[in-house]
Amino acid sequence: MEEAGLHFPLHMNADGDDYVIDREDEFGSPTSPNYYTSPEDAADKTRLKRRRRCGQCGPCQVKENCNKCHYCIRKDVLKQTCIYRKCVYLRSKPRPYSRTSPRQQHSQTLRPSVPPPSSNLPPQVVKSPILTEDHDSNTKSSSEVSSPVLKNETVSCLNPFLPSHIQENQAFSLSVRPSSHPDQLSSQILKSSASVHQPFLTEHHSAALSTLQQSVSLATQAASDSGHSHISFSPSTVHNSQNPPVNHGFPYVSSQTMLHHPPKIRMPPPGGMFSDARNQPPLGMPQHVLQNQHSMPFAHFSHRFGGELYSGYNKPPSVSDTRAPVQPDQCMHPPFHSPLSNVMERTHFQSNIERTGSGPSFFPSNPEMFRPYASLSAAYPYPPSPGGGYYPHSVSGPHLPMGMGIQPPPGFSHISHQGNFPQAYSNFSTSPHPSFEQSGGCPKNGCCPPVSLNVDTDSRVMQERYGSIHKSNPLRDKYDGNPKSDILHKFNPATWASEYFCRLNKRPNSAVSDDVSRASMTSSDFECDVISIDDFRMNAFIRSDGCNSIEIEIEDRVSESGQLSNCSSNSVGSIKSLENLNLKTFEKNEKSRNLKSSEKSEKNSDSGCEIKNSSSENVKMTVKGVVFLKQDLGDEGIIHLEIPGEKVTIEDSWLDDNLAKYSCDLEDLLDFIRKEPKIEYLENDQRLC
DNA sequence: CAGAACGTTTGG
DNA sequence: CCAAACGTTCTG
Ligand SMILES: [Zn+2]
Ligand SMILES: [Zn+2]
Repeated sequence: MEEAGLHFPLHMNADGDDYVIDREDEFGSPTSPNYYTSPEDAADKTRLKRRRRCGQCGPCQVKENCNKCHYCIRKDVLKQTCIYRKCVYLRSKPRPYSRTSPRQQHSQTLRPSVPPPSSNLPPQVVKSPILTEDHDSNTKSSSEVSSPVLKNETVSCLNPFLPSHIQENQAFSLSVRPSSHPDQLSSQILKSSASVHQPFLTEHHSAALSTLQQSVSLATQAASDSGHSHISFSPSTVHNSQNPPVNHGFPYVSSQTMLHHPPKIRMPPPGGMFSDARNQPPLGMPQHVLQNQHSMPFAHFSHRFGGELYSGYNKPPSVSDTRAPVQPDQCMHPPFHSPLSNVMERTHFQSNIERTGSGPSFFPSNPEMFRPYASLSAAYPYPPSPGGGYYPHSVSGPHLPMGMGIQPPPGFSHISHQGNFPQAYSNFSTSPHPSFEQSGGCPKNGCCPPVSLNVDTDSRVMQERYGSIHKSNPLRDKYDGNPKSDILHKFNPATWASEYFCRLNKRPNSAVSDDVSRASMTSSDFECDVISIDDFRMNAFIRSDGCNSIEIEIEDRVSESGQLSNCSSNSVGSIKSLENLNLKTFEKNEKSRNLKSSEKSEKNSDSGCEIKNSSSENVKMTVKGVVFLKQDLGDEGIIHLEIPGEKVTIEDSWLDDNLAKYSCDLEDLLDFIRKEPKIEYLENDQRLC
């Protein structure tokens, strides 16, 4: 674009939204990240001022040195800024001699939304009147944005390491088509909200989406490169915005949405990795990290928070990419597929979930999400979380802005490998099998909200009703029946399902019921769509908020043969997550037959199961012992409940209307729900018989 | 080439 | 003047 004829600040009006584009001496001021000491200048021996931190990127928002990183520790000798604070734009080397003369560049005022890959120019700040209360803070010069906590998360969540053109791609809702289920539920949801609630996408961004479409090709290419063929862009989503397709190239603007719905999460970095003009990783970035850009957690995660759905990033997942092991998240899913499936498959949320005070309890706060590279050492999560975790004493640690997508800088991971990393930074994921105790959330994924301890308040519950089934394969009978009768639509105040679309792609051999899968219940093996309870005499009402909280109610129903068990009378049953060997205990409410998981206690009771039945009719039944429960919020949305010695199958499934309404094809969805369990059941049946 | 070292610049 | 840290050079 030509600067000619344009006068700055440039005021633009897009569909009612005014934009002001300031030309901040892009190349003339050292303050500007664009500032560059041209060779010509150098030749003139009048070397221009050295560049200064942009003050806009995530790292620039960090005001405190971590005092633990490589550079902090050796500050005296290295004389470098804290790795957490290193400006994104300064990471790129001073621009080497370029054919493009500074003069030419200077004329480029309105930078194309899709800067050349070789551009290392930071995007310019765009001011928008929409930003009211925090308008100033968002438009202030970098130096004025001093809050370590990022003005209470009002700063746009941009990946400081991501080239602006890439970030802008975030505007596009990448949806992964469900591979096994036609239901476009998730897509639907994405469409309805992507343009508004993408943390990394401001509403203003959406105005620029049109021009950003050219960027899509990049992403598409990336997807293609990574072997994804079923990635689809949803440009339409982007254009749902009232904003016209005007490119302003302003990555660093907070949206009103953001302000009103600040990300309660430390956002993972959006699609791209490096802000480096050449799209190169920052210097010193560990190779293993670089290799896993595709598997960046949360890359495509769509999540609801603040009551609104957040559609994640556009970085296409790399299904074929085998560089990173697939570790489906352990979550419970509603019986339908989410377009995010593939995304999540690539996601590794092994870390404990940190549940900070701020933000919805269900919001994934797994540090993995913030780890730009899935393969990044778990012990070296980056950035540290402001609210806790990384900095047990938040006061001492650097306060990173939420959702700034700060990347682990070079020369970082190796430190952790050396075991020098302070506890503060290794709080998470130091163990491949984090315990529930610490996490208080879904241990394996950030896609799933941590369970709320208080189901009544913030838990989004999807209920499915399961009941006793006859040995004579009642399940089959059941599900062969009228779909309408099989699937009950019950209204639930809230349904977690719509919020937790972490269902991943359906994979073949997803059945967990077979012996093999049983024997090898690794994280990746959790694939099933059904809940199975070995006690076929029980009607179990199982609720899950999608993560760790599972509530099992056993109806007042009498088992025909009140036999059972092996013993060991425990008044406490335990739900065991086979995958990560985390145990959850739930107290048994004998009166209500309500078994509710408790995240707090971890009790391993291998005492078996005891089910007592006092009489043959409507007699209280007591279940004791161990209940094995598998939850997989990943690929399939699996929950596996097993009561040793008993066989329980799904009797009914309830689909919450709130959730159902998202489905573009309810019938199809219902059909899916109706059928899936059946399949699973049969498999189980084989196994069990 | 990446990382380390350090001279130098810069703002306070 | 000094702390911070950018840019260049050195080193393995
Ligand atoms: Zn540091
Ligand atoms: Zn910066």
